[in-house]
Amino acid sequence: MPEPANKELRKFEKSLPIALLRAREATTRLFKPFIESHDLTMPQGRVLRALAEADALDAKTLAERCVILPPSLTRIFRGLTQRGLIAQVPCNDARRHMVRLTAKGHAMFEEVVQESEPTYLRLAAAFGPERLDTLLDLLNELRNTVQTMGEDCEEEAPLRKVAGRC
Amino acid sequence: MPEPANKELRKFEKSLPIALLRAREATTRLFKPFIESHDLTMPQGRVLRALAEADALDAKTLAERCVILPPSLTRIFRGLTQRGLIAQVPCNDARRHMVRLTAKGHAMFEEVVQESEPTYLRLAAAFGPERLDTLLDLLNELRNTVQTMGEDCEEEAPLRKVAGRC
DNA sequence: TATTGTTATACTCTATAACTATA
DNA sequence: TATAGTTATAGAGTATAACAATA
Repeated sequence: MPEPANKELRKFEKSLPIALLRAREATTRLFKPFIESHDLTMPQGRVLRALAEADALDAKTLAERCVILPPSLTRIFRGLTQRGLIAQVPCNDARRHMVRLTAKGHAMFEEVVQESEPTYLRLAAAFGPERLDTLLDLLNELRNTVQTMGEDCEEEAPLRKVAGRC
Repeated sequence: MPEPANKELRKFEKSLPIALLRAREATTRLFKPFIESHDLTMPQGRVLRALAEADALDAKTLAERCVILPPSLTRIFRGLTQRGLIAQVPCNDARRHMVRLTAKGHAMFEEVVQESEPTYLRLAAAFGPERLDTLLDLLNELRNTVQTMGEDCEEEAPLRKVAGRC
């Protein structure tokens, strides 16, 4: 395991928010070019992915899944609709803005996936496919844990010293 | 392990950039109040932490460690200096802007740590201290892997299908 | 009355390029 | 000539509140 040169940096790396930020920064740097080459922003790319893996979704669900605030999502809807990548779907509840990918949107997303797949496989090979899978599970479970904490925050959990630090 | 309700969401969660983003969003939501209650932004908080765990650092090192671009860092220096939280340190190389925490800066950072520590311990207890440590290691190693990939990108690695996806 | 989404607004971060000063 | 940092500037994200339409 590659230990950082100095203890001070090692301590810094034990900060969870910072470790998440830095890992995300590196990963984004790797994959962003594949999104931007299609004149998409990263949030737009997340919306396309979410829709590609669903049928149709409403704004609230997309906002939650893609971590985009409603005002930003409104702008993103406008942009993607103008480019013919998404289209509104009629909904029983007229308050809901429900959208789906158009054929053009599906095609563009598939292009992004195919172009970026080699890089993803290279990363997986270098990092270790099993470790990557472990990391994905831990990330999703961390999120679930935080969300659960928000709900029952009266409960007293037994505390102990841990290596990490906010 | 809590499986998501539908297969479509499960697939969405296998996207590494999105999993990183969502985990970071949840973690940030948990700890941000402790930073903001001291009228600090998250980037400012990262700078304080980096300086608290070092002696003095120059702008370039801080920019890299805290994932802040130089122009933002210039503004952050200005703000933190005006508030008396950091101070410039003379340096042999007159091009370098080197700073350290003042006593006031140290005191404020310690306040943040002490106030947020219970929440961090609660999270560690809920998530599992060992798993949290594993997650931190994986995040830092992922970043190293990506950085190494950037260097020797001619090398052909053996590819295989993996569970995750960009 | 509560919920969904849009609009308006202010602020910050992101990103790039051009510039200055120093090595 | 190369490096460190600042300035300038445009664009996008972040966040809140106020509003409209619907349930």
